[in-house]
Parts: sequence; C-alpha cells; structure tokens
Amino acid sequence: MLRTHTCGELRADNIDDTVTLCGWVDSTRDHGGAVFVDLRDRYGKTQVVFGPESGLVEEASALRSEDVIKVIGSIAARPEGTVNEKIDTGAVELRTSELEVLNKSKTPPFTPSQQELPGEDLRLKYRYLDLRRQQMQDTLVLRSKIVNTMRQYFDENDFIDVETPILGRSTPEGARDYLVPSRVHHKHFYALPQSPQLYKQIMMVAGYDRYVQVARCFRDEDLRADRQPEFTQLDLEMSFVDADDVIGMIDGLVQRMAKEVLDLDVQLPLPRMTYDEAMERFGHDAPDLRFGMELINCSDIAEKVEFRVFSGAVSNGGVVRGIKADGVAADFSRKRIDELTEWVKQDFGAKGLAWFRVEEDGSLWSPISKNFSDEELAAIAERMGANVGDIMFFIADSWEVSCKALAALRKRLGAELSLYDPATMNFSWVIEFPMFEFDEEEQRWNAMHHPFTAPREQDMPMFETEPHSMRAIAYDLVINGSEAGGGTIRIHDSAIQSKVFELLGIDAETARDRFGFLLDALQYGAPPHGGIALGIDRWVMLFGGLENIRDCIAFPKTQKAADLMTEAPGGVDKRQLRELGIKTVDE
RNA sequence: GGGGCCGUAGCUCAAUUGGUUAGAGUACCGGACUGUCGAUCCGGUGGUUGCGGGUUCGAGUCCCGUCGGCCUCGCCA
Repeated sequence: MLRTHTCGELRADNIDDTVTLCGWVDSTRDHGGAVFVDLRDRYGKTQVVFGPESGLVEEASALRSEDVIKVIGSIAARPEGTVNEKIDTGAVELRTSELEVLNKSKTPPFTPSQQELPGEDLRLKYRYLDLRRQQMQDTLVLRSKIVNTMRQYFDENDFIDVETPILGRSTPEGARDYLVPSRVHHKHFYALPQSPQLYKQIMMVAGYDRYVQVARCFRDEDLRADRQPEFTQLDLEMSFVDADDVIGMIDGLVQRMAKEVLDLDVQLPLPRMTYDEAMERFGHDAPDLRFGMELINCSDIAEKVEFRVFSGAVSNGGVVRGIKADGVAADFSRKRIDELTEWVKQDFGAKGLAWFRVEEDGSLWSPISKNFSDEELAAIAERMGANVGDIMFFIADSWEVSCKALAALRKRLGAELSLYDPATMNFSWVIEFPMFEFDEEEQRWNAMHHPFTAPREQDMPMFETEPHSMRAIAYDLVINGSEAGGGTIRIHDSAIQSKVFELLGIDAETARDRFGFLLDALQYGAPPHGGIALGIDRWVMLFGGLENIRDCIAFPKTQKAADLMTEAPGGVDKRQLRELGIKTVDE
C-alpha cells in the first residue's frame, strides 16, 4: 500500500505517529506562509498542513481541486481553538514533510464537495466525479449492504445461488425485448432476459428446491423516475411451498433488513390486503398505507341525482367516488383546483374533477352544488364524513379511470399536505390479484402476471364462466406505496396450464414454439413451486429515502436510455454489421 | 406517440416581462497574507444566451422547427 492510513481514521491517539496518506485534494486554503489542504478519500477528510518548516509551501500552493497526492508527515494535535468539529478527524492534522503529486487533475467541471448540485446531464457525463460525492458513496454503500444482507439471509436459509443466461430467447409476451443478433445464425436473435422466470422454474424441476440470484433484467420500455431499462432483481424460487411460505420467507427478510439498515423493529406478519380491497379503498394495487384519505364510493347516492355528470356516470356502468382532505379547504384556491382538474384530465383521461367545500354552517359549496338538493348534499356529506373546513374531490367516470385519477390525486395530496412523515416505513402485502385482464384494443385476455401463474383452487370452475373474476395465487410486497416485489405460485399441472393457454388464445403449437422446453420439463416430475422477485433498485430508493432510481445506480441511463459517459448506444463498423447479416435503414 | 418544465460564463443562477456594452456568486489566472477549515483582501480572463429559421426598427425574452436533460400519460405479462 502506498498509504499507512485512510483519510478518515486518524484521531488524538495517533498524535506523534508518522503516517502516509493518499487521496484527492478536496480544498486548499493558501495563507502565503502556510497552506492547508483537506485531503479526501472515501473514508473521510484529513487536514494536511504545509508550514514554512516543511519547505513545501510553494508546491502546496500549486495544488488544486481533485489532484491526487501522497503526503508523509507526523500527526499533531491542532492548536487550541482550531479543532474542526465538523469532521471526525478534526482534532488532529498532518504536518507534512514530503509531498508527491501522484496525478494532477484537470480543472473539474464541478467538485464533489460543492454546495450546489450541477445539472444531472453533467453529473452523468462526468459520473466518476459525481460518484465521489458523499451522498452517492452513501447510497452505493447502502446498496451493497442491502444486497449483502439479502445474500446472507438466503444463504442461511439454504438457498442456492445459480446464474442463468443473459443471452436467451425472445418471448413476445410482456415487455419489449432487447435483442442481440446472432453472428452464427443470421436472421436469428437472442433476447436479454426480462427476468429469469423460466429458468428458475426449470431449476425447481431439476430439484434445486431453493434458488436465489441477484439477476440483471432488461426491458426496452420508456423510462420513469423509478424505471431503468436494465435493473436488478433479487430473484428466488422455492419448491413444495404455498403462498404463505414465500410470504413468510420475505417477511423475515424485511424484518431483518429494517433492523440492520434502519435499526427499525418491524412486527410480523406483515399485514395483507386483497387486490380487490386495495382497489376499492385506495384505487391502486400498491397503496401507500402511511396515511388515510381513502376512496369513498358514493355511486348509490349519485345515481339518483339530477346532475347528469354524476347520475350518467353510474348509469353507464361507472362509479362516483371521492376523497376528502380534512380542514384544508382554505388552502385550495380556484387556481389550484383548476390545476388539479387539468392534471386528472390530461394524465388519466378523467372528464373532470368535481369538488365540494364544507362551509361554516356545515353546508356543501361547489360550482355544481346548485344541481343537488339539500338532502342529496347532506347524504354526500354524511357518506364522506365531512366536517367544517374539509374539501372533497370526486371523479364520476369508469371504475378504471376513477381508480387511476383518485389514486394519483390521493398520492399527490398526501405529499403536498404532509399527511405522513416521509421517513416512516410501511411494509405490506397485496394478494389475490386477478388472473386475467381484458385487452380492449386487441379484444383478448392477457395474463396479469405471467401465463404460468396458478389460479386459486376454488376459482378453477370459472375458466369458462367468468375468467375476469378468477384470482391468482399472487402476492406483491408494497413499501410506502411502491411495488417492491412480486411473485406467484406457479402452475405445475399441465391440464391447468393448457386451460390458461387456451383462454389467452395461445394455441398448442404456439405454446410449444415459445415455451416448449418449460412444458416438456413440467412433464418430468415438476414439484409444486412458487417464488418472488424483489426490485433491488427500488429497495435502495426506499431504504435510502431517494426520489430517483438513477441515484441508486452507479452508471444509469437517461430517459432516452443513453449513457452520457460512454455515449452508448453508439454506431458500429460496417464490418460488424456484415458479419451479423444486418443492414440498417434510413428513415 | 401525447402533455408539461428546463437549456444564458467551466459551474449555480440573474437580466425590471421586446430596448443601451448580458450581470452576480463560485471556479480559473495573477498578486498579498503563518492557523485556516465556504479562509480573507486586491486585480484579471472568461459569453455563437443549445442549434437552425422567422416576426420586429430592435430578440436571451415572442413564434416555428430541431437537439439535449427532467417529470408524466400511453407502455412496463
């Protein structure tokens, strides 16, 4: 080692020690006769002093931000009154006797310690500088801790870590695949895995009854603040289990993670709610349970009123549902309400946003209140549990639109009105998801999770009669209103698998073509099995209190899926394309 | 593919809402200074206002297009 200590470990105990430190120049304070340098590495900062006796003042005054240097000197207590309480090494300083500039830095576009964060494009272009920032280091350390804790936990529980292929085969279902052309087989392509789903089921057939993997997954879809084209899952699968076993295993992980990472005691079992209840009460399959403001269904009252917007929505098979914000009516100007209205219209296709304010006398006021009788207004107020000063928002629309719009409104108001402490952590399960959802555009059924998800035993007779009512043995882990993981018990019976394929419109030939290897495997002694995948990037976001998935990943992509540092994706040589049998087209 | 916000000195921002020579802090360069820790003080360099077009006597400001970053709807079994 070029150094004897790190920049974060020297204390009063080290006084009079001769030490060698290496690191980056964080800042310099040049007093002419003496120069002070804060030397930084990932462990901390240490003040390095170049006094006149060192003979190094001239060299030291030429040091600039991010130069990499090595210094040798003795540790001394700082003079009375010059102790720096802000840093752990603030009681001591290094009196330099030798200075070696290991590498001079160009003037950086920004420095890791500057108070104002530069624009994100610049941070991504110079990611190596951005990663020197304390906050990025803390996050990557947190991420490492989370992954290590997971690995350790599953190792203790007899899981076997198995790597599955990155080069796989495209399956048209689900997200868009990233494709990799084959040089050997022209016109044929590998697909990068959206998840190791099929492989892990094969591992169960192979008798490795507890599989786990930290798996990179790829989906070529548009990005969001919490979505990257490549992301990491903690993927696991277990044999001879039911949903309770998988949920229980993850419960234990959550408890341990909360304790080790946040020193938080979590009571088990984690609460569970059905999908139907979540949609009814919160309009979302991953409700944030840190605050109330639940959705309240007023359809039965609304269907009888004169006001066509309300009654018409119900008679057309829709609903009228609302949420209530307690005691903050005065905070909602017409302008603010108009903004919310525009938002639910633009983003969720709502036809409008009705609202009522509870006046001092307890009556409801609204631009539309003249369309309601006093009795009807009273009924709404009673159903909503309205009190003086409350404001209520209603969506009169299809069930789906009411869910989307109100869930989004609830989430937004919850944050804007500070209805919860952002530092709180809430863990829960949402279970019994629908097996199928109907694709209106293509007029066919889709698997809500994937086509290998097992239906509940009692729902089997509904294949022919009401597939929309069938519920899957599925479970999503929800943390603070985010889906932090999801899994299912799989079908291990080929007769049931056939019925699912049939309903999904996948004929036997197509099924063979796409999943033949899995169907074959399931016929050679497949144990009952199921599993789950946890979104590691999101766990880091949630445990780190971060708003942005890019801050959880060392080298993330922009919204257009580009890497600003490497400038990927990039063009390739004609020769490379020729070898692959690929021609590009101009638009 | 749709909606929205943003782009001015290396960086973070301002520019009296279309009006004189585009400013400040910081960084950088030079000078002074032996106890600072956001060092201080003095001086200085630094601009195709993302790019292209248009409107206008006049555009950083308005309009159109385009590139890039972010948020979002669709999409993400």
